[in-house]
Amino acid sequence: MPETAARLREAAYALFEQQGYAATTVDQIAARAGVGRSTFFRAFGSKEDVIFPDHDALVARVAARLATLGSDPGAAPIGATEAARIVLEHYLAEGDLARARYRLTATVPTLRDREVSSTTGYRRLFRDALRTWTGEDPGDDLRAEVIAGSIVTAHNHVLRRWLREDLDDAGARAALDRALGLVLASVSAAVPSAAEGAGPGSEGEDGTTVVVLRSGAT
Amino acid sequence: MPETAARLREAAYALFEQQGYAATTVDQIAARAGVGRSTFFRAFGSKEDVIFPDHDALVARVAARLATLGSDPGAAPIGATEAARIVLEHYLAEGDLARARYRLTATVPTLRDREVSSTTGYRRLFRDALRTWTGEDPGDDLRAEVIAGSIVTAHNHVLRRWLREDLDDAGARAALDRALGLVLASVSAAVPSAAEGAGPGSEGEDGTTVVVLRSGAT
DNA sequence: TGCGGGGTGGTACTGAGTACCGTACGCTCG
DNA sequence: CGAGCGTACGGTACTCAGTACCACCCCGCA
Repeated sequence: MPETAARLREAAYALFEQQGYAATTVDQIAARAGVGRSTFFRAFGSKEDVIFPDHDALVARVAARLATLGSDPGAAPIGATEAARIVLEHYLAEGDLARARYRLTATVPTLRDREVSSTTGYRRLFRDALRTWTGEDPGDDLRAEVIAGSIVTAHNHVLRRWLREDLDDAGARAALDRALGLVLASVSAAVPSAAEGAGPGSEGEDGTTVVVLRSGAT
Repeated sequence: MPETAARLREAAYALFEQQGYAATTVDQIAARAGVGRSTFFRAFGSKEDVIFPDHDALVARVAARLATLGSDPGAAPIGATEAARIVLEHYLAEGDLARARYRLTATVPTLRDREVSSTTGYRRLFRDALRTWTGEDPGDDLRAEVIAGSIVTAHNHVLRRWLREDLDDAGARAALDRALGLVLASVSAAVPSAAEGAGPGSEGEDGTTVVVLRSGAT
């Protein structure tokens, strides 16, 4: 990260926490950072972007990990878990910065919306990656969408607890494993081909499904 | 809906489809509707709001329906299904207007973000309503979040197919029943107490759960 | 010394959103 | 009938985010 952008970011966070997001103008941020207004918009495209800088890069990393998923059943849950872990680790590495961002997004509706809509990118990524697993067609991939959404929900659930300091780093990692285990186990019922070897599901003619699964405590 | 607001909405949609959303100014909308700029902002708080008008009222109706959910297991899935149907029926009643809105939100990133973040309201609603069902505590209600998210995903999946005219009205209603049945059945595995009476689940000491469920085609 | 390019600051503009004021219309009450 | 009164409307003026454009300066390089 360029030197100027870092100064701008620090100035922005300081002013946001002090005066609130809406009451802080770009001019004030630039002035505090000792640069011109133009420079701010060159470094970050908008006032919001100063809070969500490397988001695109993170999405790209997740996409890269998910791209290695074949249609091999069994590999999908593992790959998805690892992809989710990439995101969690990113936040853990950010540390206090991530928590400062959380304090802002929890307060300011505009920023919360921005963050929420950013999760859609992850949902799409996981859905597309999972589609080959569920064997559905684009546009009619309900199961892939549900599983993808559940993975994102599970991750965000754990992340939020870490952001609120309910969990420390190690606790968050363990919680993510447990949460994804729970989610993937329960959701596997909808993908008969993915039922665990210990007790595969069987479907009778009348639409009754019997599923045996381990409520995954890893 | 007041007369003036209706004229403004028509003018806005016409201009948006003709020139695009970004290229249309509020002045143009007001001029076409034959009113002043102030009147536009009085009727709709912002340029985006002209596209998402009665959203709050719809959320309130869903909340009212979900409020009647007791902690009675078995009632929750039915109540949730009915609540989701309220939303679908709202869109079906809108007809072409809903599809015009979809064409916009599918094109303009700003509007898509707005719509996405609006679904968070529904997620929260369902999560809170389901929490008494899953018996979890606020802040650690992973299962409630996952189920709520899955319901919303299922609804949106069906809605989107209807918006794209993959489905007609009757087809959408049937598809919603099927989708929610699939989702709730698969997700019930995570809520052992909620296994269906036809074949209740049993949980052994080792954490292995056996669930019998009907893949619910209503 | 001359030259080109990247980072920078400054200026000017558009357009959304807000605040405020004056006014016209329709209502009720005296 | 007329005086008050609330509501909806139009207009003006302002703030601020975001964009476009230009002039500059510093740097390495020929």
